[in-house]
Amino acid sequence: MPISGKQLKERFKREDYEVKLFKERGFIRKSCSICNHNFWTLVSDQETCGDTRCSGGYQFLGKKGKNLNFDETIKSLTDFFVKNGHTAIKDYPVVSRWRADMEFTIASIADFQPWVLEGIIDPPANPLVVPQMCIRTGGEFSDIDNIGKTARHLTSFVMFGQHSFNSEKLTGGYWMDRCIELNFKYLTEEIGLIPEEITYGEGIWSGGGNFGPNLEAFAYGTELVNNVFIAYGFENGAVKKLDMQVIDVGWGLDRTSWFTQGTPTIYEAIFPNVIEYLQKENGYKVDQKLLMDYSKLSGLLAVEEVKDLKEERIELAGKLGMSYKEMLDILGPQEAIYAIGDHARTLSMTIADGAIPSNVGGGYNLRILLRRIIALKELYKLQFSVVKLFDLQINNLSISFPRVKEHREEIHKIVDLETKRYSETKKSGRRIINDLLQKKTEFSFKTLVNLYQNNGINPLMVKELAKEKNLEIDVPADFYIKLEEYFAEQKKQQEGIEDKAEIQLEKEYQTYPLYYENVYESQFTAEVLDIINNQYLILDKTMFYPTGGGQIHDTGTIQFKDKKYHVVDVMKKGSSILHKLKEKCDLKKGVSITGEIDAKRRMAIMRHHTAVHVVNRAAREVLGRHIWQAGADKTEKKARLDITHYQSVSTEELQEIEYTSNKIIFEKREISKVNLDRDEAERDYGFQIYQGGVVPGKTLHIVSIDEWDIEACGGTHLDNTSDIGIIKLTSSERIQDGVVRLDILAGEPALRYIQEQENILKKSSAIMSVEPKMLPKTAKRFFNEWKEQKKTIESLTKKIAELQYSNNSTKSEKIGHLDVFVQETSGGQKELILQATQAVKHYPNGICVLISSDNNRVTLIGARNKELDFDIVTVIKELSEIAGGSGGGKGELAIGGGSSVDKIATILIQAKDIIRKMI
RNA sequence: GGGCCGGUAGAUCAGUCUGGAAGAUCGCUUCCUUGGCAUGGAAGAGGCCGCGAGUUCGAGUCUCGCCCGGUCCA
Repeated sequence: MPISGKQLKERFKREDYEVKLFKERGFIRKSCSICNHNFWTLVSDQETCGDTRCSGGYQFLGKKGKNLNFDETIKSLTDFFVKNGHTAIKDYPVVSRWRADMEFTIASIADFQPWVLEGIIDPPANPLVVPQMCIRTGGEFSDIDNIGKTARHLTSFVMFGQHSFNSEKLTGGYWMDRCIELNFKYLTEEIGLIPEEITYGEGIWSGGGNFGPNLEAFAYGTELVNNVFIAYGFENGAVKKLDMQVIDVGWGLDRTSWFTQGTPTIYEAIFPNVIEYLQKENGYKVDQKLLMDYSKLSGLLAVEEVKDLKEERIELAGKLGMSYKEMLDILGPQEAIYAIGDHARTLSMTIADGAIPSNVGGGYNLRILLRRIIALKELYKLQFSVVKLFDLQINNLSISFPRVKEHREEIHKIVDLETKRYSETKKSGRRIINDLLQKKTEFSFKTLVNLYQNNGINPLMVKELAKEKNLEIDVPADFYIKLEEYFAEQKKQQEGIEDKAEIQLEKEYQTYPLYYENVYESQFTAEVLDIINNQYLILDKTMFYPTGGGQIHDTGTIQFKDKKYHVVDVMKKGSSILHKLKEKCDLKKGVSITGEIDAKRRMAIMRHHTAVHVVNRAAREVLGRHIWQAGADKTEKKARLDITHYQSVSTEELQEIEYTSNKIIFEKREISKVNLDRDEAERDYGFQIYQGGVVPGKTLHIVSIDEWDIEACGGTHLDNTSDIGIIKLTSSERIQDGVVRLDILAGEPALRYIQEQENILKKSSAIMSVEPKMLPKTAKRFFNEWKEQKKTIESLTKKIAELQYSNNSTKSEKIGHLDVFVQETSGGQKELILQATQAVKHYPNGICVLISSDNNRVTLIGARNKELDFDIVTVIKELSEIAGGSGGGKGELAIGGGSSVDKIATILIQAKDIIRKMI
């Protein structure tokens, strides 16, 4: 930020805030006696600004106003703004697929970033309103742990966006005067506040490098809505008025609904039936008066400033006239009920829009939410059906967001699966801790970190489980702080990634893409616009597809008169397409060339690309509606498709997807390709067009396979699915939790693959002299026989060794008091060990040195009788050195060897010598 | 996206640091004890130590790659 908060504050003066309404109505500008912020009011002796803390908490609780429930509030706001010249647009998904920089939609304005705000495309309407469901599961806004404790925080909420866009070419927009006028009108006429009850607080909003004034409307100790006017940005460090000035009013719809109902918390306002259900199942009832007092005070909790609310809550308990522990006992279950309701709502919404709980990205936040539901349920021993809980929230959401109920089945499936996973984790956690407790009663920080990081067992769980065993475990109070330091240390050691050197263009050219016109054409003529470094050619039009959208570039030739150049790479820079040539070239600007792409390669790439579209939908058919494309890669030889899925894909499912895909080929479905404006495309086909991820630009190339798949895709595609020929799915792999990769072959490579598989089968069956279809049975038989024989050999070896060395069938030699066996024999290490140990078994003074060899190596084994005091290990070590290797062992058994096979005779002699010396 | 941990008998896990005969408990089979059952006793079966390379005379153990599962952080 090139400008400080203080400088910003000085920048905006009275005239920047004094809108028409203030003048007309006679609002007075005052400074808050508590926080010093400026505010506008109609009440001359009002001293404070109206913010919750300056007003001493929520004053609207218990005050029934318009009494609008969640859905009525959406309707009320929508109707009002439509009546006042706004267009109501459909809300966007909560999984923000049109944006690369965030996973969840976190504000209504996010719907229009970056394309609309950058002026690249027009807004769908102007002005407009949109009831945008937003997700905030982490970060500065709401620590998940505090949900349910503050009366007002939610992980998902509707930001009812009221937006007006102002730029030179746009019409219909309005600015501050009209905005505050509407605002005031809604609050007074629709919500029923009297003008004197409303205060507007001045502020400065800044974000994403932009900033502007804002006016917050307060009443009864709460912020009702923030009116943000994004007017300025920076250019070369200097403040600059934006080309596109935007009104960003985000009505906290849930809070508005709460305000009109005056319920103790926001949760009763938006999902009363869920709370009622949870309370009823548990026969839990909480004193309404106490709850009200508690909520009024909890509005003062400084969640945004401190992460750990404990200190503040202890104070709060004091104000309620009870101890902290009493407060937790009485209100804990209630807080848990609130949190459970909130989490179930967020999970239902996000899963419906295609997110999946996992161990990466936003999915991890979802997993945490689900686990918190279960953990809270257990902590307070709450009785309820998780299925019913989700059903209730799905029903609630479906009134205003009907798509949610269409995903009921997957939501239940995913929740169920995740619940099972969690219980497995906990089960193993319990075992691990119990094992540790057997061994010790003190846990080091490192141990705790390991338990937490690797097994998901937090220190609190350790403490609890220890308690069950009547053990007191000390857990550092600052565990999480220490942990963060530990992480910070680790992070320091990581390195940055270096950027690849890129070609920089001084000037932008327009290369017209011919590759969309007729994808089967391969020859074209074009004019040379520029050549960079004698190697990168820019044409006025081209048939060469540049790498992009997960599709690899074309190759081919460019010919000028008799000279032929090979195109080895094609890339897109803005609207220019660069052809990298293999040879240095001396073409002049303005000359006309003929180009020819490698048609065979292009065809192979198109087959793979179109196949990916076909398979994507097929996967959706087979696996469920939660399937989204999470990435893809298309080349001449193969394609990869990553899809969102909550578990591994089985072989059967993979074959089903393959079968369904090929059916679409047999059905010869037509594929149409058109260019559409982004807003039009979104309106007509919805957000499913963003399967391929973020697609830049105003115009989208829409590829649709007849009644099968529609995507915004910049790649080249066949005209008919039958041109794919054949699709073969070669494997699936879970590349990370929640994402499965499918490997796809299309056309010739698919056929080659199948033939290769057949060859493998034929070769394998030839080895076993059976028909291919008998292979599994035969292989199984062979494997079992091999196992049996291995066992037989082992027991026979043992028997042979026993026979060989019993009854003095093998004679020992006396060296001193020792009975010594030194022999060359045969067999591997295992056999030798058996022989040697048998040899010394019956001789109290027996030692045995055996040697065997194959072409490459010598194996040496030494053994002594268990009772005998003799260092056999040294003997073997020395002998092994002669053999060019080394050896070792423990006590009664020594093993060694080497690679000098020719030294066997020497070793046999040396063995006795060494033993003789050691007596 | 960045880490970390794990994969050994049907199950739960030791063994891996420091390379040298693949272990324990439960379960299973058979037998003994008993009128019968619980129990008790004895014997036994059951292992591609996830897969593939490498280092080594020798790898469950060390190195690298891959597969599978778990977990934490952003």
